[in-house]
Amino acid sequence: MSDDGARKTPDRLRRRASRLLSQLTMRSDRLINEGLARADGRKWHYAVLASLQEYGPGSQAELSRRSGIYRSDMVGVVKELAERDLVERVPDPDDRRRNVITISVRGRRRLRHLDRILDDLHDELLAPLSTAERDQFLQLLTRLLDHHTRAS
Amino acid sequence: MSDDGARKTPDRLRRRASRLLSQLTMRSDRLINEGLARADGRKWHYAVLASLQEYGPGSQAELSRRSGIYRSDMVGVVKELAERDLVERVPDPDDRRRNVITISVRGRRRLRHLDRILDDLHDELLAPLSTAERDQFLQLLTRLLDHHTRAS
DNA sequence: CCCATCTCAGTTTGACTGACATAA
DNA sequence: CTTATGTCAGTCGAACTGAGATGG
Repeated sequence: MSDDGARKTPDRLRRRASRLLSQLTMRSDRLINEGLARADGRKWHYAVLASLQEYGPGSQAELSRRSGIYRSDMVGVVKELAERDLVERVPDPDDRRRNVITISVRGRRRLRHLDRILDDLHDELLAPLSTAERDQFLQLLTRLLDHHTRAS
Repeated sequence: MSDDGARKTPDRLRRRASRLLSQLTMRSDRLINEGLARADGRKWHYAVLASLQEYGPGSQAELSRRSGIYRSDMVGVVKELAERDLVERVPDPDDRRRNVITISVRGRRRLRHLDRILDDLHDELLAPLSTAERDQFLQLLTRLLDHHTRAS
């Protein structure tokens, strides 16, 4: 047992960052999706509304770039949001290929609501961490993501 | 406290832990999957081989519990591993419902190879972080995952 | 009778691709 | 002629469900 590989790297399965990420993300996604679903919300709705609130109106392709949702999938998201009067979708007079998407008053209210829900859900998600550790965690995640976003 | 929501939490999309996790995990999974694929490996193969190495032989249901792979999917994984002579699958004489899965010598060699590949891939994944930060990151992930694993 | 194991067949969901019409 | 946009149809992989056959 002196040259056993398991001794050198015990518990290796649990220590692989990729595996921890996958498993935690699965839990996280479920938590968030179910939490939002209880309020008839979806992750994508939030993403689009938040991007509209923070960066202003934009075409669907623009929203797609901002939020990381594929422009083919954006069609459905915008349609759902428009059906609920959370956004307005009007043809761009300056570029007739485009729709200009604008967040509505209802949309802003809805966004505030979703934000409160997400605050609570993230409190649950990050429950075991102190405030300082949560900041640390966010910072590490952000640095990693930035690195791999620019690289590609 | 009566401030505008966007002012209070600028860049909210990028600061949501759930979103950072989802996006980073997507990149991570792709990196790992492609890296392993180049060596004709799969995440699941590694998970099962590592679990066999560390905790010894077991039935498929047992492996399933260890690794988090569904029993129904374990069938295919074990089949692929057996085809490559990385594991042996023999009926359990004490409980004839079961197969006892044992890692082979080739399997151990293969596991060492996959471990080296994964070391490199994780080096790429965690490139922007110092050694101390990587430890910190793993520790935070582990605590979060443990919390949500016990809770469910 | 009830539960566990292995297996297969199937659903669901989300990321992703391809192609097309229209317009810049 | 090339590129961008909105749209639709569809692929692919991975998580997950259900049920059946065998056995404890």
